[in-house]
Amino acid sequence: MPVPAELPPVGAAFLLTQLGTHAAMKFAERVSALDLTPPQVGVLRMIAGQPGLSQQNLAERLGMLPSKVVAFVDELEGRSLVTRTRSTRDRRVYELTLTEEGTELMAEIRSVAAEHEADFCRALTPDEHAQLRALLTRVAESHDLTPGVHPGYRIIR
Amino acid sequence: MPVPAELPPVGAAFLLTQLGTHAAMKFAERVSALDLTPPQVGVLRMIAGQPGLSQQNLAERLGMLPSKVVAFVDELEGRSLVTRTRSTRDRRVYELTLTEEGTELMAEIRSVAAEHEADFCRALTPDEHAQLRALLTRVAESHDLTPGVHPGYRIIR
DNA sequence: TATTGTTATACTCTATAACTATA
DNA sequence: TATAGTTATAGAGTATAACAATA
Repeated sequence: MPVPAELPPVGAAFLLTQLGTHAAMKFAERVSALDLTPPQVGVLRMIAGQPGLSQQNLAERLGMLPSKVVAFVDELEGRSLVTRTRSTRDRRVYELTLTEEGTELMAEIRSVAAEHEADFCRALTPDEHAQLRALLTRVAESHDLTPGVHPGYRIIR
Repeated sequence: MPVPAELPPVGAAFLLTQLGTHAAMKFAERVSALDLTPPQVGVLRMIAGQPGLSQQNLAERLGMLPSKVVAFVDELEGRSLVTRTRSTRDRRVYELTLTEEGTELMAEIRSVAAEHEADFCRALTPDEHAQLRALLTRVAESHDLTPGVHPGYRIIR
């Protein structure tokens, strides 16, 4: 029986890929308790941060296809979390805003995200946690990542 | 026009998700120069580390569906990177090994992975790079992640 | 009867592009 | 003519379960 060869040492980039996927899966589990998926959370967060933006704007900022935005907004509007309001300036565009219910849900999302953060980094001391955040922020900046936007929404060609 | 509300502070867990996806995309770009996808690299790495393992074993270790393994091995065998050998002990199983060509390709993969690692962490000093790796390793261990196995291969139910 | 590898099928997901209404 | 939003469709990808060979 052949002896297993040694696997190459694991680098930071691979650990990031592995942990990032794991973190995304755990976050998906948590927000599923609110009957939401991570992309829906992304949409709600963007509308919360830029109230009144159009579906085109939303698509562009999240790197989503406009046709996909329609489906998301349909769903969220049907659940009374988001409203479409015809713009008075240009009647082709809808201005998106959170309803009161949507705003309340955003508060719950923030609470869930805080729990997720604390649990995910539970192995670290507060100091180490801050160090990690600082190092990751530097790396993210060096790669020009848009703060708060998951690159998975992006259109890959 | 409404003033944009402030976005909540970005935590380490979200940075990990964001950076992890970005790292995976960059790695995919790099290995595409070798005409490989990241899951194919995962399969090759596993066979390199455990020569002679069966397709069932491979599926189990990578968390892949056995029917998917068939397609991967078909492709890699067709490219003369991997060989299927009937086990003499149990003629139902195939023993998977890398060909000489496959072994050479693995060396190139390791070289590409090293470049990827260096480029991805280029914003950090060697000390910081080591710190980051140490912190990520601790977090990964605290979540019982299998070293070297991407959780994206896993079956989600 | 159980297990390995394989194949076929049904299902989901998603990108593309056609369509409407407004400009 | 160009753009915002919508819808329909075709293509890719994938999980499930049926199947053949061997145990």
